[in-house]
Amino acid sequence: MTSIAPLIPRKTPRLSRATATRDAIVEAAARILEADGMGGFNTNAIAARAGVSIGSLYQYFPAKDAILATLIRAEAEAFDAALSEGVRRAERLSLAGAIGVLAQVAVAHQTRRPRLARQLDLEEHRLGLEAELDQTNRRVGQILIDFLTERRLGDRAGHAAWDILHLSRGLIDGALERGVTEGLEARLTRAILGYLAIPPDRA
Amino acid sequence: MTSIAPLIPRKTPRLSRATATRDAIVEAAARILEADGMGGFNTNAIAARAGVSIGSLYQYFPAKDAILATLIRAEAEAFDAALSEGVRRAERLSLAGAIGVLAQVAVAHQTRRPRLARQLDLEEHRLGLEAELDQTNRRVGQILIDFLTERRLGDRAGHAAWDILHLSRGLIDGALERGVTEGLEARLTRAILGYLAIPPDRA
DNA sequence: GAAGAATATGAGCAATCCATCAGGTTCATA
DNA sequence: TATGAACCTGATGGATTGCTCATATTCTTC
Repeated sequence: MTSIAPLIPRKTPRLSRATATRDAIVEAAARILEADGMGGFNTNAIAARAGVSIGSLYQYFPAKDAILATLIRAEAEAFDAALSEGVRRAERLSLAGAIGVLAQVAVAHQTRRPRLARQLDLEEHRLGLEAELDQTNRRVGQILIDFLTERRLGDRAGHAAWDILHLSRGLIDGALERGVTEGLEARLTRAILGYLAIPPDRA
Repeated sequence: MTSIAPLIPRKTPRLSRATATRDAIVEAAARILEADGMGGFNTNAIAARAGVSIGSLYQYFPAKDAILATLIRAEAEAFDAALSEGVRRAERLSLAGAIGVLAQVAVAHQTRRPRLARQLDLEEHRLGLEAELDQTNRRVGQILIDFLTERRLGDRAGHAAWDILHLSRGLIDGALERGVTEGLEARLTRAILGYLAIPPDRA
């Protein structure tokens, strides 16, 4: 942990073989983080699980934390993309319908790898990547703020967008942890509409 | 990480000096977990930060994970206590008032050490302490279920209590992370009432 | 099929980590 | 103030960790 090395990938693969290696490393890292947390997140384990030698791992990442940073960036961008797509799909729907779609998007996204997402969230702060990711994160928030503003709910303080984002995460993660996902989207929709003080049946 | 050792404290202190040592170790562990996550959570660091030798540490805990388990148990019980106390304080209030009090309790509790709580939550699963803590956790849920039932909201599916618990955590953690705590209790109250589909001004 | 670039390997080093244990210090009690 | 129990210390062993580097393999290009 010399920690002075930049947390960016070392080289971009040119051959498809190299891309496969890189992907295997990243995927192995994700799986280990999910299963064992940061306690089991070590380079030897990652390389072994990826079916790759340690040397190869360090050919693509200058330090252990760089792998983590790659995962964090990927997660942030995936969420950004999912939310943008959701807002686009919700564009011409009624307010309740639109929020239903957004709830659906959030559930779908968060269901993929909830434990991984939570781990990454905690590590993001420790690595000091906030500054770098601020742009992406801010954009995520802005997507929702724009949505709310367009629907004439933007005056409800700037908190709303972020509050909704976070309460959604909490609700979904909790439900997944308990394995109680029936009607989850409906419950989430109700929570969001409730927060916005909108009767569920309003067009 | 031999992992066969039981995750319970090794001995109960008899002298006050010993109690101080034990407390110092636990507190140091909490601080390290908060600041550096599981990556920096090692016995040497804990002992050093506690101002105690490694030998002393292992006099009270049979393994590293036992310290973690102690923290997790303490957190679970603290939350249980806080919630019980909150429900008692809310007993004779109006519905909206009561939920306001509960929101206040949740904010107060979660504000103490949000990052630590999140870390512990993730590790609880890895250590396989769920079975042991199930009793305490179940009780926490039951407190809220009873509350909702008494207020004639219990029929709203058993999900409600847990959903509220988790969306509250998400909302509060998010707000704390962003450092935006003004009106937090009010926002949380609105979210909960909204989830329960209760107009904010209902007695 | 020769040459060089890209990629992969894994032994091994320095540092760190978990945990033990033999021996020292402080306390309560008589 | 003598005694034993409770408590503390830190050198130490053996395992693990992050990471490097000399060497080997595979690919592309001609």
